[in-house]
Amino acid sequence: MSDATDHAAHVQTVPARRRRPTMRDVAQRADVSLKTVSRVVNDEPGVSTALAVRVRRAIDELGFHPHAGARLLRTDGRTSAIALLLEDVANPFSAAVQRAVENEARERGVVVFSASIDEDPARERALAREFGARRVDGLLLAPAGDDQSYLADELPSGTAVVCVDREANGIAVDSVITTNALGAAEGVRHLAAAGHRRIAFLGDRRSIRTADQRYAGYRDAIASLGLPLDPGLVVHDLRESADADGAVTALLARPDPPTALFTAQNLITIGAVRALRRLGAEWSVALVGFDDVLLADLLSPGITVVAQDPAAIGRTAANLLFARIAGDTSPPGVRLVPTTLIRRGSGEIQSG
Amino acid sequence: MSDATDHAAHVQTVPARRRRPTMRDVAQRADVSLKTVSRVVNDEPGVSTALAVRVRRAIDELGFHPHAGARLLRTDGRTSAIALLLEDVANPFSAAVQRAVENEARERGVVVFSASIDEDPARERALAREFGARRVDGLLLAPAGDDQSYLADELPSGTAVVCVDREANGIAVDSVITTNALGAAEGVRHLAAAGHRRIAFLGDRRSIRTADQRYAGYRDAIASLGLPLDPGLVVHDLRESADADGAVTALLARPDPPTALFTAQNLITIGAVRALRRLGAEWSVALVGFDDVLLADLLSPGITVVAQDPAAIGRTAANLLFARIAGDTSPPGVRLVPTTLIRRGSGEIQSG
DNA sequence: CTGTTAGCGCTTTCAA
DNA sequence: TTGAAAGCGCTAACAG
Repeated sequence: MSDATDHAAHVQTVPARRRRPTMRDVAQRADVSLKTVSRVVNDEPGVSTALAVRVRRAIDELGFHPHAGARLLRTDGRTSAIALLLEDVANPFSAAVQRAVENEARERGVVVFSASIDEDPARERALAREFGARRVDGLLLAPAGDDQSYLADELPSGTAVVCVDREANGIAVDSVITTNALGAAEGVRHLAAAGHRRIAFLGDRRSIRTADQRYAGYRDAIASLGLPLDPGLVVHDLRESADADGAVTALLARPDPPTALFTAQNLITIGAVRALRRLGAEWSVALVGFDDVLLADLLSPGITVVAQDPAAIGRTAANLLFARIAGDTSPPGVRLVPTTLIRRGSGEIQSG
Repeated sequence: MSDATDHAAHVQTVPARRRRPTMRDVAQRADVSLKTVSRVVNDEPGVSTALAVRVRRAIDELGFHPHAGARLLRTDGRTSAIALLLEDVANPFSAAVQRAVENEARERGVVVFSASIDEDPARERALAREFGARRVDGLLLAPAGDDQSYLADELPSGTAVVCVDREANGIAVDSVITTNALGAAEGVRHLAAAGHRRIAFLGDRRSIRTADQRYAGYRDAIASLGLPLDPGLVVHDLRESADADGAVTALLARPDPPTALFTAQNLITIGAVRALRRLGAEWSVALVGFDDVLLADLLSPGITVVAQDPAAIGRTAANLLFARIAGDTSPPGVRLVPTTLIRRGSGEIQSG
């Protein structure tokens, strides 16, 4: 054996970068045509057992893996992928929605891209574009911005869209949302029924549609109860737990403090409970929170909440989206998912 | 105008299905070459302003959107996508890991596919194959099965893999895991330090690696403390909160009940707390849980936990994965993320 | 600065 | 039952 041969052998067995095997490589190795390999890979009929066996052996020996992207290019079919853009996948509400969506997608052999928008409209738009370019079959979106008309520009025509948790604006697509105003009003009336007349509202940024709707529910309830709307008892723009804690502390330090609190979001509820605890007021100041919280039943008092149904929201939205993808062209609308008042103690504390 | 012409015009304006515009369409409309369009779309230099303007106008008029899949086929580069396979995206631990991974991915312009395995090894494998075919650059996996050697078959060569939360078996890849045994032992010793000698263990299925490691930590601690290991105080196979509730109820009904509980998972902890409450034993039976729980500090007593750091786990794993994708070939290993004992009351209840 | 040609990995005619 | 050729939408490599 010559040095040259030896060297050549070495070069062949240790290539700088190994190209991934393609169907063509498989075809060559099995000594069949490209089309035959394609038929075997896709379980199409019309291949003799002998050839099929040879092809499968070649596939294993080479470590061949089909390339879904290349396939898509030719078939121009669906990608069997949808994108899910939520506020923050780590928030229990979003996480529950995501899980419900995944369940529906899984049944249909569809995979889910997910991402958090973090209340950033620019990011919302960039993500829509990103996933549009990847040709997802559909987009499930919890809008952060106040105008989704950009979707018409950013998404390839034919990409289905359904909004979750918050209504879309500026574009005609289905939305699946909680009865925010109704639920909030129910919570406030529940407090009033316990004799409270000074009921504070603690909410997130009003630019968030759900926050604003819940505030509207609060106002409606206050008005229909014939109570005065005291601006001093209304606090918006609470972005995290600690903000709510501070706001409650300030409210209760007033000369005319509220006797009851309506907290319009899960993290706000938690912050408020912390403040009440620190002030030793958890048994004297009533509280109803919007959106349920894990362990809320084990606190003393238990936290009375207006519970949302994130699983139903996710399930409904996913089903709507898949119907659109399948060709449903009925006029889009808003699906409302009702809330449930869960009495656990904090909301039943009487005014006194 | 003839009928024929008329008919032809009609057919053209109302096509059965409109083809999405491609670069070629844009090129034709702007009266430039395909390559020029490509340059404009990719912001490559070397295009006169005049042409660029024309091209961009054509893009808008036609509603053209680049096709990421087709691009990939030609460049054979990265897809800038990774897959994240977790136990259940709705579990707070998994959700926190997912969020941390997304943060790292976002910085690099990488999108995340996510899916829940639900402790089903067959599903784990099917998902790996699915995402492999979609040519993700890398895979972040919390293994459910006890053998991941299948990955070598299911994944195209060159796909990076890092395991999160649970160690990989049968394949040499990086893993990022909590110090489960150490953390569990610390929790048990903490209970012993409060005078407890009958400390029960409540855990998930032992087939889950983390559950088994935590049990090992329990045994180690019991042994090193010179306490007897009473099999009657050890309960495995608790799959949900309600199971734990039942197990605690049974344990405390024994003639020689435990004076302290070590609950080895977040949902188990919650179930145990519920049982203690119902039995009015929350102040007499001590409890330390593994993995932190939201609101644990607001309960009475607060729940003492051995907290994990899911954010650190997700961040570390993602960084490791991206390093591999970038070409790091150093020998894979196990990264341990430490736990923190958080004293809140339930774990400090003295034996009496 | 601009365009032409070839081909990524696969499926779809259509022919043998 | 099998295969050859064409082309999906795009970019790389080279011209002009």
